[in-house]
Amino acid sequence: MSIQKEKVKISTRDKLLETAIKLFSEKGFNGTTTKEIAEEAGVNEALIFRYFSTKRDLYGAIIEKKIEEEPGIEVPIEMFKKTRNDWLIFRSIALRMFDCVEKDPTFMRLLYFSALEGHELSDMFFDTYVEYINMLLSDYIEQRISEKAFKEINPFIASRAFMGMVINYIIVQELFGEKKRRKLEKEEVVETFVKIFFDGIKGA
Amino acid sequence: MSIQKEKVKISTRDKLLETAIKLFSEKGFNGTTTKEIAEEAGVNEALIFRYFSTKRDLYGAIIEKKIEEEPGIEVPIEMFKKTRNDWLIFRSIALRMFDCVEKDPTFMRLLYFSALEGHELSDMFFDTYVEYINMLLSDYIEQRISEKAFKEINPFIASRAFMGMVINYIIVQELFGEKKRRKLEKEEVVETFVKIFFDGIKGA
DNA sequence: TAATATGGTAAGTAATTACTTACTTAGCAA
DNA sequence: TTGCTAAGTAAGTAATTACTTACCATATTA
Repeated sequence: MSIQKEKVKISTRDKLLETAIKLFSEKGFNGTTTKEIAEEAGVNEALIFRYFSTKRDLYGAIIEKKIEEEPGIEVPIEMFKKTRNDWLIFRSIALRMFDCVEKDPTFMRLLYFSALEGHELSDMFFDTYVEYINMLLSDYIEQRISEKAFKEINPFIASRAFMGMVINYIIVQELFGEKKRRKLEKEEVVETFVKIFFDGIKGA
Repeated sequence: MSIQKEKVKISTRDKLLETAIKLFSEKGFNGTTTKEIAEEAGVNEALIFRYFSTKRDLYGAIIEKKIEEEPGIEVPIEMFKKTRNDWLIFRSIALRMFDCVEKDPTFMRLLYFSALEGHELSDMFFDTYVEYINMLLSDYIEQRISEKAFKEINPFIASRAFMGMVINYIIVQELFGEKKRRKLEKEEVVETFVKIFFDGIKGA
Protein backbone atom coordinates (compact mmCIF):
# COMPACT_ATOMS: atom_id res chain seq x y z
CA MET A 1 0.00 0.00 0.00
CA SER A 2 2.44 2.57 -1.20
CA ILE A 3 1.79 6.17 -2.03
CA GLN A 4 1.40 6.60 -5.77
CA LYS A 5 4.64 7.69 -7.35
CA GLU A 6 4.57 11.26 -8.57
CA LYS A 7 5.98 10.32 -11.90
CA VAL A 8 3.58 7.86 -13.40
CA LYS A 9 5.41 4.89 -14.86
CA ILE A 10 5.19 5.08 -18.59
CA SER A 11 4.80 1.73 -20.27
CA THR A 12 7.60 0.49 -22.46
CA ARG A 13 5.25 0.23 -25.40
CA ASP A 14 4.26 3.87 -25.07
CA LYS A 15 7.86 4.89 -24.63
CA LEU A 16 8.68 3.11 -27.89
CA LEU A 17 5.76 4.75 -29.68
CA GLU A 18 6.77 8.20 -28.48
CA THR A 19 10.36 7.74 -29.51
CA ALA A 20 9.34 6.32 -32.86
CA ILE A 21 7.07 9.29 -33.55
CA LYS A 22 9.91 11.64 -32.84
CA LEU A 23 12.47 9.83 -34.96
CA PHE A 24 10.21 8.88 -37.87
CA SER A 25 8.98 12.45 -38.10
CA GLU A 26 12.54 13.74 -38.15
CA LYS A 27 14.08 11.30 -40.59
CA GLY A 28 11.33 9.32 -42.20
CA PHE A 29 10.82 5.58 -42.27
CA ASN A 30 13.92 4.64 -44.20
CA GLY A 31 16.09 7.15 -42.40
CA THR A 32 15.36 5.73 -38.97
CA THR A 33 16.82 2.46 -37.68
CA THR A 34 15.31 0.20 -35.07
CA LYS A 35 18.59 0.30 -33.16
CA GLU A 36 18.31 4.06 -32.93
CA ILE A 37 14.74 3.89 -31.66
CA ALA A 38 15.68 1.37 -29.00
CA GLU A 39 18.69 3.40 -27.86
CA GLU A 40 16.74 6.65 -27.61
CA ALA A 41 13.93 4.88 -25.77
CA GLY A 42 16.49 3.30 -23.46
CA VAL A 43 15.45 -0.28 -24.03
CA ASN A 44 16.83 -3.31 -25.79
CA GLU A 45 16.28 -3.44 -29.53
CA ALA A 46 14.71 -6.88 -29.31
CA LEU A 47 11.85 -5.44 -27.29
CA ILE A 48 10.62 -3.52 -30.30
CA PHE A 49 9.85 -6.78 -32.01
CA ARG A 50 7.98 -8.10 -29.00
CA TYR A 51 5.52 -5.24 -29.20
CA PHE A 52 5.52 -4.79 -32.97
CA SER A 53 6.20 -7.65 -35.30
CA THR A 54 8.01 -5.52 -37.87
CA LYS A 55 9.43 -2.03 -38.20
CA ARG A 56 6.64 -1.24 -40.66
CA ASP A 57 4.14 -2.39 -38.05
CA LEU A 58 5.55 0.12 -35.60
CA TYR A 59 5.26 2.81 -38.23
CA GLY A 60 1.65 1.88 -38.83
CA ALA A 61 0.97 1.98 -35.10
CA ILE A 62 2.22 5.53 -34.74
CA ILE A 63 0.13 6.75 -37.65
CA GLU A 64 -2.93 5.08 -36.18
CA LYS A 65 -2.16 6.70 -32.87
CA LYS A 66 -1.97 10.11 -34.52
CA ILE A 67 -5.25 9.51 -36.28
CA GLU A 68 -6.97 8.54 -33.04
CA GLU A 69 -5.61 11.59 -31.24
CA GLU A 70 -7.61 13.81 -33.57
CA PRO A 71 -8.02 17.12 -31.80
CA GLY A 72 -11.44 17.84 -33.32
CA ILE A 73 -11.09 20.84 -35.55
CA GLU A 74 -14.75 20.89 -36.41
CA VAL A 75 -15.82 22.85 -33.35
CA PRO A 76 -15.52 26.29 -34.98
CA ILE A 77 -17.91 25.22 -37.71
CA GLU A 78 -20.54 24.15 -35.23
CA MET A 79 -20.34 27.61 -33.83
CA PHE A 80 -21.71 28.95 -37.07
CA LYS A 81 -25.17 27.60 -36.52
CA LYS A 82 -25.63 30.10 -33.75
CA THR A 83 -23.61 33.10 -34.79
CA ARG A 84 -23.45 32.83 -38.57
CA ASN A 85 -20.37 35.00 -38.21
CA ASP A 86 -18.35 34.08 -41.28
CA TRP A 87 -15.35 36.13 -40.41
CA LEU A 88 -15.06 34.53 -37.00
CA ILE A 89 -15.41 31.07 -38.44
CA PHE A 90 -12.68 31.37 -41.02
CA ARG A 91 -10.48 33.08 -38.53
CA SER A 92 -10.83 30.40 -35.92
CA ILE A 93 -10.34 27.57 -38.39
CA ALA A 94 -7.07 29.11 -39.50
CA LEU A 95 -5.93 29.77 -35.96
CA ARG A 96 -6.86 26.26 -34.97
CA MET A 97 -4.71 24.87 -37.74
CA PHE A 98 -1.80 27.02 -36.65
CA ASP A 99 -2.16 25.95 -33.04
CA CYS A 100 -2.48 22.30 -33.96
CA VAL A 101 0.84 22.34 -35.74
CA GLU A 102 2.56 24.53 -33.20
CA LYS A 103 1.58 22.21 -30.40
CA ASP A 104 2.82 19.13 -32.21
CA PRO A 105 5.71 19.79 -34.60
CA THR A 106 5.91 16.13 -35.57
CA PHE A 107 2.49 16.24 -37.13
CA MET A 108 3.14 17.90 -40.48
CA ARG A 109 6.38 16.06 -41.07
CA LEU A 110 4.78 12.68 -40.40
CA LEU A 111 1.88 13.50 -42.70
CA TYR A 112 4.16 14.49 -45.56
CA PHE A 113 6.72 11.76 -44.98
CA SER A 114 4.05 9.10 -44.97
CA ALA A 115 2.59 10.46 -48.22
CA LEU A 116 5.95 10.69 -49.96
CA GLU A 117 7.08 7.31 -48.77
CA GLY A 118 3.77 5.86 -49.83
CA HIS A 119 2.63 4.31 -46.59
CA GLU A 120 -0.69 2.55 -46.86
CA LEU A 121 -2.15 4.51 -43.94
CA SER A 122 -1.15 7.82 -45.47
CA ASP A 123 -4.52 8.13 -47.18
CA MET A 124 -6.40 7.66 -43.94
CA PHE A 125 -4.11 10.17 -42.26
CA PHE A 126 -4.84 12.64 -45.01
CA ASP A 127 -8.57 12.00 -45.02
CA THR A 128 -8.86 12.42 -41.28
CA TYR A 129 -7.05 15.70 -41.07
CA VAL A 130 -7.20 17.46 -44.40
CA GLU A 131 -10.07 16.10 -46.42
CA TYR A 132 -12.41 16.07 -43.47
CA ILE A 133 -11.97 19.72 -42.61
CA ASN A 134 -12.17 20.50 -46.27
CA MET A 135 -15.56 18.82 -46.50
CA LEU A 136 -16.92 20.65 -43.49
CA LEU A 137 -15.75 23.96 -44.83
CA SER A 138 -17.00 23.12 -48.29
CA ASP A 139 -20.45 22.29 -46.96
CA TYR A 140 -20.52 25.50 -45.02
CA ILE A 141 -19.59 27.56 -48.03
CA GLU A 142 -22.22 25.81 -50.10
CA GLN A 143 -24.87 26.69 -47.60
CA ARG A 144 -23.81 30.31 -47.45
CA ILE A 145 -23.93 30.45 -51.22
CA SER A 146 -27.49 29.20 -51.18
CA GLU A 147 -28.26 31.91 -48.67
CA LYS A 148 -26.82 34.44 -51.13
CA ALA A 149 -24.20 35.43 -48.59
CA PHE A 150 -21.41 34.16 -50.84
CA LYS A 151 -20.89 34.34 -54.56
CA GLU A 152 -21.80 31.56 -56.92
CA ILE A 153 -18.58 29.61 -57.02
CA ASN A 154 -17.54 26.01 -56.72
CA PRO A 155 -17.59 25.55 -52.94
CA PHE A 156 -15.11 22.71 -53.03
CA ILE A 157 -12.51 24.77 -54.87
CA ALA A 158 -13.19 27.75 -52.64
CA SER A 159 -12.70 25.65 -49.55
CA ARG A 160 -9.47 24.27 -50.92
CA ALA A 161 -8.34 27.81 -51.68
CA PHE A 162 -8.68 28.88 -48.09
CA MET A 163 -7.13 25.73 -46.70
CA GLY A 164 -4.31 26.10 -49.20
CA MET A 165 -3.40 29.58 -48.01
CA VAL A 166 -3.11 28.42 -44.45
CA ILE A 167 -1.53 25.02 -44.97
CA ASN A 168 1.03 26.25 -47.42
CA TYR A 169 2.04 29.03 -45.11
CA ILE A 170 2.49 26.57 -42.28
CA ILE A 171 4.45 24.17 -44.48
CA VAL A 172 6.85 26.87 -45.57
CA GLN A 173 7.46 27.76 -41.95
CA GLU A 174 7.78 24.25 -40.60
CA LEU A 175 9.30 22.35 -43.47
CA PHE A 176 11.38 24.85 -45.30
CA GLY A 177 12.39 26.59 -42.14
CA GLU A 178 11.35 30.06 -43.10
CA LYS A 179 10.66 30.60 -39.44
CA LYS A 180 14.27 31.53 -39.00
CA ARG A 181 14.31 34.06 -41.80
CA ARG A 182 11.05 35.94 -41.58
CA LYS A 183 8.96 36.22 -38.47
CA LEU A 184 5.45 37.51 -38.95
CA GLU A 185 2.78 37.70 -36.36
CA LYS A 186 0.46 34.75 -36.69
CA GLU A 187 -2.48 37.03 -36.09
CA GLU A 188 -1.56 39.39 -38.90
CA VAL A 189 -1.14 36.50 -41.31
CA VAL A 190 -4.48 35.01 -40.40
CA GLU A 191 -6.24 38.36 -40.55
CA THR A 192 -4.88 38.98 -44.02
CA PHE A 193 -5.80 35.53 -45.28
CA VAL A 194 -9.33 35.84 -43.97
CA LYS A 195 -9.67 39.35 -45.36
CA ILE A 196 -8.60 38.31 -48.84
CA PHE A 197 -10.68 35.19 -48.85
CA PHE A 198 -13.75 36.69 -47.32
CA ASP A 199 -13.76 39.76 -49.53
CA GLY A 200 -13.14 37.40 -52.41
CA ILE A 201 -16.18 35.24 -51.92
CA LYS A 202 -18.77 37.37 -50.19
CA GLY A 203 -21.78 38.32 -52.25
CA ALA A 204 -21.21 41.29 -54.50
CA MET B 1 33.18 9.46 -91.55
CA SER B 2 29.90 7.86 -90.64
CA ILE B 3 26.42 9.27 -90.85
CA GLN B 4 25.30 10.57 -87.48
CA LYS B 5 23.25 8.01 -85.65
CA GLU B 6 19.57 8.94 -85.40
CA LYS B 7 19.41 8.17 -81.74
CA VAL B 8 21.93 10.43 -80.09
CA LYS B 9 24.07 8.49 -77.68
CA ILE B 10 23.20 9.55 -74.19
CA SER B 11 26.18 9.79 -71.89
CA THR B 12 26.41 7.37 -69.01
CA ARG B 13 26.65 10.24 -66.59
CA ASP B 14 23.40 11.69 -67.86
CA LYS B 15 21.77 8.30 -67.82
CA LEU B 16 22.75 7.95 -64.18
CA LEU B 17 21.44 11.42 -63.35
CA GLU B 18 18.13 10.73 -65.05
CA THR B 19 17.67 7.43 -63.29
CA ALA B 20 18.68 8.92 -59.97
CA ILE B 21 16.15 11.74 -60.37
CA LYS B 22 13.43 9.22 -61.01
CA LEU B 23 14.27 6.94 -58.11
CA PHE B 24 15.14 9.61 -55.54
CA SER B 25 11.90 11.41 -56.33
CA GLU B 26 9.93 8.21 -55.89
CA LYS B 27 11.54 6.90 -52.74
CA GLY B 28 13.71 9.59 -51.29
CA PHE B 29 17.39 9.52 -50.51
CA ASN B 30 17.34 6.83 -47.87
CA GLY B 31 14.82 4.71 -49.73
CA THR B 32 16.94 4.43 -52.84
CA THR B 33 20.02 2.22 -53.11
CA THR B 34 22.96 2.72 -55.42
CA LYS B 35 22.54 -0.83 -56.65
CA GLU B 36 19.01 -0.01 -57.73
CA ILE B 37 20.11 3.10 -59.58
CA ALA B 38 22.80 1.18 -61.42
CA GLU B 39 20.44 -1.63 -62.38
CA GLU B 40 17.76 0.71 -63.69
CA ALA B 41 20.35 2.69 -65.60
CA GLY B 42 21.73 -0.55 -67.00
CA VAL B 43 25.31 -0.01 -65.89
CA ASN B 44 27.63 -1.41 -63.30
CA GLU B 45 27.23 -0.06 -59.79
CA ALA B 46 30.91 0.87 -59.56
CA LEU B 47 30.43 3.38 -62.36
CA ILE B 48 28.31 5.55 -60.09
CA PHE B 49 31.32 6.15 -57.92
CA ARG B 50 33.49 7.05 -60.88
CA TYR B 51 31.19 9.93 -61.75
CA PHE B 52 30.10 10.84 -58.23
CA SER B 53 32.33 10.26 -55.24
CA THR B 54 29.46 9.43 -52.89
CA LYS B 55 25.75 8.72 -53.04
CA ARG B 56 25.14 12.06 -51.37
CA ASP B 57 27.19 13.70 -54.09
CA LEU B 58 24.93 12.20 -56.71
CA TYR B 59 21.93 13.50 -54.84
CA GLY B 60 23.45 16.95 -54.72
CA ALA B 61 24.14 16.79 -58.44
CA ILE B 62 20.52 16.07 -59.33
CA ILE B 63 19.26 18.93 -57.18
CA GLU B 64 21.75 21.26 -58.80
CA LYS B 65 20.63 20.04 -62.18
CA LYS B 66 17.02 20.77 -61.31
CA ILE B 67 17.93 24.24 -60.10
CA GLU B 68 19.80 24.97 -63.32
CA GLU B 69 16.93 23.74 -65.45
CA GLU B 70 14.80 26.55 -64.05
CA PRO B 71 12.01 27.06 -66.58
CA GLY B 72 11.75 30.79 -65.88
CA ILE B 73 8.36 31.42 -64.36
CA GLU B 74 8.96 35.15 -64.25
CA VAL B 75 7.83 35.74 -67.82
CA PRO B 76 4.16 36.35 -66.98
CA ILE B 77 5.14 39.11 -64.61
CA GLU B 78 7.19 40.89 -67.25
CA MET B 79 4.06 40.93 -69.33
CA PHE B 80 2.47 43.20 -66.78
CA LYS B 81 4.55 46.19 -67.68
CA LYS B 82 2.74 46.41 -70.99
CA THR B 83 -0.75 45.19 -70.26
CA ARG B 84 -1.19 45.84 -66.57
CA ASN B 85 -3.85 43.16 -66.79
CA ASP B 86 -3.92 41.75 -63.27
CA TRP B 87 -6.36 39.00 -64.00
CA LEU B 88 -4.25 37.70 -66.84
CA ILE B 89 -1.09 37.81 -64.77
CA PHE B 90 -2.42 35.84 -61.84
CA ARG B 91 -4.06 33.41 -64.19
CA SER B 92 -0.91 32.74 -66.15
CA ILE B 93 1.23 32.38 -63.07
CA ALA B 94 -1.11 29.74 -61.74
CA LEU B 95 -1.32 27.94 -65.06
CA ARG B 96 2.44 28.08 -65.39
CA MET B 97 2.81 26.40 -62.02
CA PHE B 98 0.35 23.69 -63.00
CA ASP B 99 2.13 23.06 -66.28
CA CYS B 100 5.52 23.00 -64.67
CA VAL B 101 4.49 20.22 -62.32
CA GLU B 102 2.49 18.35 -64.93
CA LYS B 103 5.45 18.29 -67.28
CA ASP B 104 7.80 17.03 -64.60
CA PRO B 105 6.14 14.91 -61.95
CA THR B 106 9.43 14.34 -60.14
CA PHE B 107 9.75 18.00 -59.31
CA MET B 108 7.41 18.37 -56.35
CA ARG B 109 8.43 15.12 -54.79
CA LEU B 110 12.12 15.98 -54.96
CA LEU B 111 11.49 19.40 -53.48
CA TYR B 112 9.56 18.00 -50.54
CA PHE B 113 11.77 14.98 -50.01
CA SER B 114 14.87 17.12 -49.92
CA ALA B 115 13.26 19.44 -47.39
CA LEU B 116 12.03 16.63 -45.15
CA GLU B 117 15.27 14.73 -45.32
CA GLY B 118 17.15 17.92 -44.62
CA HIS B 119 19.46 18.06 -47.59
CA GLU B 120 21.80 21.02 -47.53
CA LEU B 121 20.75 22.12 -51.03
CA SER B 122 17.06 22.02 -50.12
CA ASP B 123 17.13 25.69 -49.18
CA MET B 124 18.56 26.70 -52.53
CA PHE B 125 16.00 24.53 -54.27
CA PHE B 126 13.25 26.22 -52.33
CA ASP B 127 14.61 29.71 -52.85
CA THR B 128 14.96 29.23 -56.58
CA TYR B 129 11.48 27.98 -57.18
CA VAL B 130 9.19 29.13 -54.41
CA GLU B 131 10.71 32.13 -52.72
CA TYR B 132 11.77 33.69 -55.97
CA ILE B 133 8.33 33.66 -57.54
CA ASN B 134 6.95 34.81 -54.24
CA MET B 135 9.18 37.83 -54.30
CA LEU B 136 8.28 38.75 -57.85
CA LEU B 137 4.61 38.46 -57.08
CA SER B 138 5.01 40.31 -53.82
CA ASP B 139 6.76 43.20 -55.56
CA TYR B 140 4.06 43.33 -58.16
CA ILE B 141 1.33 43.44 -55.57
CA GLU B 142 3.14 46.16 -53.68
CA GLN B 143 3.32 48.27 -56.78
CA ARG B 144 -0.35 47.80 -57.54
CA ILE B 145 -1.17 48.78 -53.98
CA SER B 146 0.76 52.00 -54.40
CA GLU B 147 -1.25 52.60 -57.58
CA LYS B 148 -4.39 52.18 -55.50
CA ALA B 149 -5.41 49.25 -57.67
CA PHE B 150 -5.18 46.86 -54.72
CA LYS B 151 -6.16 47.23 -51.11
CA GLU B 152 -3.73 48.20 -48.38
CA ILE B 153 -2.54 44.81 -47.25
CA ASN B 154 0.78 43.18 -46.53
CA PRO B 155 1.94 42.30 -50.06
CA PHE B 156 4.14 39.49 -48.86
CA ILE B 157 1.29 37.74 -47.09
CA ALA B 158 -1.02 38.34 -50.03
CA SER B 159 1.48 36.85 -52.40
CA ARG B 160 1.90 33.84 -50.16
CA ALA B 161 -1.88 33.49 -50.03
CA PHE B 162 -2.17 33.17 -53.78
CA MET B 163 0.81 30.86 -54.10
CA GLY B 164 -0.59 28.78 -51.28
CA MET B 165 -3.90 28.18 -53.02
CA VAL B 166 -2.17 26.93 -56.11
CA ILE B 167 0.69 24.99 -54.55
CA ASN B 168 -1.49 23.29 -51.99
CA TYR B 169 -3.93 22.23 -54.65
CA ILE B 170 -1.13 20.75 -56.71
CA ILE B 171 0.36 19.00 -53.71
CA VAL B 172 -2.92 17.38 -52.82
CA GLN B 173 -3.22 16.11 -56.37
CA GLU B 174 0.35 14.95 -56.80
CA LEU B 175 1.33 13.84 -53.35
CA PHE B 176 -1.84 12.64 -51.76
CA GLY B 177 -3.13 11.21 -54.99
CA GLU B 178 -6.41 13.02 -55.05
CA LYS B 179 -6.13 12.92 -58.81
CA LYS B 180 -7.67 9.49 -58.72
CA ARG B 181 -10.63 10.51 -56.62
CA ARG B 182 -11.72 13.88 -57.89
CA LYS B 183 -11.01 15.23 -61.31
CA LEU B 184 -11.62 18.89 -61.80
CA GLU B 185 -10.78 20.92 -64.85
CA LYS B 186 -7.52 22.73 -64.29
CA GLU B 187 -9.03 25.81 -65.92
CA GLU B 188 -12.00 25.91 -63.58
CA VAL B 189 -9.75 25.59 -60.56
CA VAL B 190 -7.47 28.37 -61.72
CA GLU B 191 -10.36 30.64 -62.66
CA THR B 192 -11.89 30.19 -59.23
CA PHE B 193 -8.63 30.82 -57.42
CA VAL B 194 -7.96 33.96 -59.42
CA LYS B 195 -11.52 35.17 -58.94
CA ILE B 196 -11.39 34.75 -55.19
CA PHE B 197 -7.97 36.27 -54.86
CA PHE B 198 -8.51 39.13 -57.23
CA ASP B 199 -11.88 40.11 -55.81
CA GLY B 200 -10.26 39.77 -52.41
CA ILE B 201 -7.48 42.24 -52.96
CA LYS B 202 -8.69 44.69 -55.56
CA GLY B 203 -9.37 48.18 -54.37
CA ALA B 204 -12.79 48.65 -52.81
C1' DT C 1 54.32 0.08 -82.03
C1' DA C 2 53.86 1.53 -77.50
C1' DA C 3 51.81 4.43 -74.29
C1' DT C 4 47.85 6.32 -72.34
C1' DA C 5 43.57 7.60 -71.40
C1' DT C 6 38.49 6.37 -71.36
C1' DG C 7 34.69 3.52 -70.23
C1' DG C 8 33.45 -0.60 -68.38
C1' DT C 9 33.07 -4.79 -65.15
C1' DA C 10 33.29 -8.83 -61.49
C1' DA C 11 34.19 -9.59 -57.18
C1' DG C 12 35.11 -8.05 -53.30
C1' DT C 13 34.81 -5.33 -48.20
C1' DA C 14 33.52 -3.71 -43.75
C1' DA C 15 29.68 -1.89 -41.71
C1' DT C 16 24.94 -1.76 -40.97
C1' DT C 17 20.33 -3.49 -41.44
C1' DA C 18 15.85 -5.70 -39.63
C1' DC C 19 14.92 -9.35 -37.08
C1' DT C 20 15.86 -14.04 -33.92
C1' DT C 21 17.37 -17.01 -30.51
C1' DA C 22 18.31 -18.49 -26.18
C1' DC C 23 18.63 -17.06 -21.86
C1' DT C 24 17.81 -14.42 -17.29
C1' DT C 25 15.06 -12.03 -14.01
C1' DA C 26 11.09 -10.58 -11.40
C1' DG C 27 6.34 -10.90 -9.89
C1' DC C 28 2.45 -13.43 -8.66
C1' DA C 29 -0.57 -17.07 -7.69
C1' DA C 30 -1.47 -22.04 -6.24
C1' DT D 1 7.84 -24.27 -2.37
C1' DT D 2 6.60 -24.75 -7.35
C1' DG D 3 5.00 -23.26 -11.64
C1' DC D 4 3.80 -19.78 -14.93
C1' DT D 5 3.98 -15.53 -17.30
C1' DA D 6 5.58 -11.02 -18.51
C1' DA D 7 9.64 -8.03 -19.11
C1' DG D 8 14.15 -7.68 -20.37
C1' DT D 9 18.74 -8.70 -22.51
C1' DA D 10 23.26 -10.31 -24.99
C1' DA D 11 24.63 -12.22 -28.78
C1' DG D 12 23.67 -13.69 -32.65
C1' DT D 13 22.01 -14.07 -38.15
C1' DA D 14 21.54 -13.55 -43.01
C1' DA D 15 20.94 -9.99 -46.06
C1' DT D 16 21.91 -5.57 -47.65
C1' DT D 17 24.41 -1.27 -47.67
C1' DA D 18 27.73 2.26 -49.72
C1' DC D 19 31.90 1.98 -51.56
C1' DT D 20 36.72 -0.26 -53.36
C1' DT D 21 39.93 -2.91 -55.80
C1' DA D 22 41.93 -4.85 -59.48
C1' DC D 23 41.44 -6.05 -63.83
C1' DC D 24 39.69 -5.75 -69.04
C1' DA D 25 38.64 -3.59 -73.64
C1' DT D 26 38.76 -0.14 -76.92
C1' DA D 27 40.34 3.93 -78.98
C1' DT D 28 43.31 7.77 -79.42
C1' DT D 29 47.79 9.59 -79.59
C1' DA D 30 53.00 9.96 -79.47
